[in-house]
Amino acid sequence: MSQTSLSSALFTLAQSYRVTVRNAINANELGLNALHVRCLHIIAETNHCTANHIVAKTGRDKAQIARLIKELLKLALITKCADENDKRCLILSLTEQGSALFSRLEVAEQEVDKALCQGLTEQQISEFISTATIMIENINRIDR
Amino acid sequence: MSQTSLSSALFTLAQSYRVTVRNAINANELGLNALHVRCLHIIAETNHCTANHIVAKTGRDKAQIARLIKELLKLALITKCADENDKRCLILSLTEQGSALFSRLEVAEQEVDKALCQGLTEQQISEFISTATIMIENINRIDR
DNA sequence: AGTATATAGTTGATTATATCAACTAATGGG
DNA sequence: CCCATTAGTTGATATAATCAACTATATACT
Repeated sequence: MSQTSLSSALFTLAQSYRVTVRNAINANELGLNALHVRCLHIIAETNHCTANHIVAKTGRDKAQIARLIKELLKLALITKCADENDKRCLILSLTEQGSALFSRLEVAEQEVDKALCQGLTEQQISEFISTATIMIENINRIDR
Repeated sequence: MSQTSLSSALFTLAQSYRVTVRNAINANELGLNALHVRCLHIIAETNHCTANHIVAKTGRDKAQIARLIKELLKLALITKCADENDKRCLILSLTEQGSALFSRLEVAEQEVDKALCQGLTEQQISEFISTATIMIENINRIDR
């Protein structure tokens, strides 16, 4: 890298990260991409998780999310179940298999993170994340 | 953002940034995406720039880059010219129009950057970039 | 020189991702 | 009950990414 601009750094990082995660995941699991994994994350950490929540969280098109969810359902990694109070809302949760897969994915992910963070201190990493978080907030303010 | 993991931050940032750049660019210019712009950047800053150099720099598939270059040629934003010493190498350079467009893009990009960096100090930004750069190097070491 | 190997780039075919628009069904407010 | 809103689904299409096969030039080797 001879680049120093923010945009170049971000752009390259985004691409490289995507490829790396995909490699790490594809190597282990079948047909799941980074966005699948991200969805599993969100479902795992959110109780009462809906498709809409994932859309909001990821900023993707709802059609894309709908299809992604369909795939996760077909793989029996998650279930969907209508909310008692609002039957439009379909609550997503991990199945037992889903949880099992997810823990394995987390391990794979941690390895990617570890590789990514070689030569960085804890402080650099946490500052990086908090700066990234601010940037994300800034962006969300622009777009939405 | 309730997320604090590195992977989540990166993933979200990558997506948001892509969308924002695209909006910023599409609004102004015709049919150019973030990768086109990245290529223009690389061509602009590299003397004796070849397709292969762009491939190396971006980590994309060479087919993708080849097509992208074809588009830039068709738009008369760049020219390609065989290297005297090695006729396999096609040296890419910006045309006059290409330079003109590029300067305008740079302005647009700076605006995105500015929006992105609201509430961040110079130091935070430069530390962010240098951490990102280290991560990119780490990733390149894994993948290639 | 003559053959083999490597490199730069191109192209066709295919797949993966992303997006838009139109739609159904349930909800809540008047 | 009617209307506007919201959650989710689906079809069609566009865009981006990837693989494999190919051409042409260059380099190495004997």
